[in-house]
Amino acid sequence: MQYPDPLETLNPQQREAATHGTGDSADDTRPLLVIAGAGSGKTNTLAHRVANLIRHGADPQRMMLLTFSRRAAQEMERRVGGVLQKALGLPGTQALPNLPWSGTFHALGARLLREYAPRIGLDETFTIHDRGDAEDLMGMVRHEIGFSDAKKRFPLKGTCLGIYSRVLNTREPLGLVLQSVYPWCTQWEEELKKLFGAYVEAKQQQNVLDYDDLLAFWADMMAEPALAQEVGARFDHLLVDEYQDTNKLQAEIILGLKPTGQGVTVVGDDAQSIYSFRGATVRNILDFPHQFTQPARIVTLERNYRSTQPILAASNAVIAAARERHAKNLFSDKAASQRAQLVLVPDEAQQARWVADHVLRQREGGTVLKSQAVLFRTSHHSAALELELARRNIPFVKFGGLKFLEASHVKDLMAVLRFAQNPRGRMAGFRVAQLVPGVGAATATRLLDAMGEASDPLQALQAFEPPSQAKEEWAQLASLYAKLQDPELAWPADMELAKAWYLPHLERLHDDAQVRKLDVEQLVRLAAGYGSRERFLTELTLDPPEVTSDQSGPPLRDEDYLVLSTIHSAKGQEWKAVHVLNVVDGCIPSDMSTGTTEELEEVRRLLYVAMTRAKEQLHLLVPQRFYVTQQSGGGDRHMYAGRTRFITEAMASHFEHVTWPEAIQVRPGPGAHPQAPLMQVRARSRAMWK
DNA sequence: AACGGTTAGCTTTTT
DNA sequence: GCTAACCGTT
Repeated sequence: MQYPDPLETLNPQQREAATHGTGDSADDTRPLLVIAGAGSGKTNTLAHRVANLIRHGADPQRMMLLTFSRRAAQEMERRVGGVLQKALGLPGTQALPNLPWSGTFHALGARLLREYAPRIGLDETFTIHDRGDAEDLMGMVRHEIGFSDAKKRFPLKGTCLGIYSRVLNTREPLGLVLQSVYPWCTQWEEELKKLFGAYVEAKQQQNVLDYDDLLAFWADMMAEPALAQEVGARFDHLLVDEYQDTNKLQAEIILGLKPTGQGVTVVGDDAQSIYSFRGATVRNILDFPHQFTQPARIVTLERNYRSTQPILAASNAVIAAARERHAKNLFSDKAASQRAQLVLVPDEAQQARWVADHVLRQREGGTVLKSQAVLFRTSHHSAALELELARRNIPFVKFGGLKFLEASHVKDLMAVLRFAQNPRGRMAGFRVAQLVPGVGAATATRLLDAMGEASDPLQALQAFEPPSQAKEEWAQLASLYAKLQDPELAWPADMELAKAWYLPHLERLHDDAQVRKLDVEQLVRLAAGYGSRERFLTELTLDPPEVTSDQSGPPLRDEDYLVLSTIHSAKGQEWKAVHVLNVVDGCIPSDMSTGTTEELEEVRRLLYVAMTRAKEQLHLLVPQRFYVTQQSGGGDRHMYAGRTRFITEAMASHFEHVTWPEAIQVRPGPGAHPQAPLMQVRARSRAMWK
């Protein structure tokens, strides 16, 4: 061969995974399961497999690549391109085959459902509700059927949606879900059933789908043999990443598309399953080998290329205590003398200082900010650190947690567009109508009813008679909608019109309108990157920008910045130096997740995922005084926490123990409160003048 | 019917 | 600290 075979760079197991069904085993039609330990080159192997299939004649248009996030899909496309380039000796500028069917289950589901809509009884102009819209609709239905009486203490809308979603995604009966996950709601089973019926009714009348529908309707479609066969025949290869975090519906979809398992590859690691709260089940990856008409071939990747041996040893020790798992023995030949550190600090403020200090020291030593990360269990745990970083002018970008799209002014503007796209969608209309001064819930409901009954909803909007004091402003809204319906209107002109209408309302409604205007501008910029209003709305709902930053926008691409991320959002990523905040009982695990052993096991895996992100340095921070948010009745809002239960005395030798500042006492026994350090007082008086 | 102000009850992780 | 339900005023 003229050019170096890219498979040469793979180890034997990786090569086996990359070449299954091509090379030596060309007649092997079995499905493939790749058990890929943390840092075992999973993405690289999958990319080589895709590239190898293409080199053996597979058509990229006929490959479906299901990933966990849009970001993962893009990364995969990039890597596949890289391998192909090397293999074929192409110049970097040559256009590479792209993979049109790569993305999340939800995104590809939306595409297929829109395409097949006429054949499955859907209206193809449906819009998609995000979590917030779905909750609001649930809340509205809940109110309409009279469950919102204060006396009743009926579950809140968010809880109701959570229950509904879980029933759908796990395919378990309501009674069972209530018993096992929402035991305090068991008394409401009948009412919930009624509520969910009404909720489904409302969604269908309004031509909207929620996240769950995207999977459920796809799975239902695959249960119809004729359609399943038709859709399945469009794809020769089906590759699924992060299979340990898929749910029952997703497994049904795979099985429906490819009942023989031929052409199916799934990759995952049961030790990294951390999404059961979303209905994901480890059973998918455990049962995969015998799901199809022929048993799967299993390849296990155990060699770790990411972390040094001491970091891996500590991580292995943590996961070895897990109850049930596919035994894997990860090994690394990256020798190093530095063990993972357990850093004992007095409280969260000091924790923030230690991390900021340490990050800067590392940068002095040549580790740029971008190759360092700070990980935490919940989004708000980084609050103290964010303050400290801002104070010291250390740039950072935060992943996970509250999204840009959840800010009320962004939702307002999105609602304007969504209402124009789908006039039957009541949630959007309800929101938009109430932006007009003098129009409240009652008038908005009257409008939506009128539109719902009319054969031409937009005509009904134009003809609507609002309360007299709202008349003038109403005319402007009506005129905006007339313009938004003009077929001549070329996206993103819609966005400009919507913005022009909305800005005066924004200024009237918010004291901090200036700051919020920046977000509106940001949304306008985003809009320009999409081909049409429908695509903008769909794709932004399914792949929201994942960066949340207190600064007006994300830093420039070539600027250096520190990464802050929830552990969940850190999945699949790696950094040279990793800091994990609040590695204490009460946070990891949180007081809320100490219920069942399954929950506890998942938090253990979460810690494992956090630890295995580190290549060279790992620091677990253990603040002794830990702020507790979920606390009943006005006691002390702090608690004295101990190191997480997942790192036992027996594992202590895997860690270097650091205490900072050096003078503080060791962990107090029960009841013993260490003297509160005076530092806080001083920090406070300093902060007053900053 | 709208809207501002008040109080009571919650509070993870995300497509 | 947030939102959802409630209450009084316009």
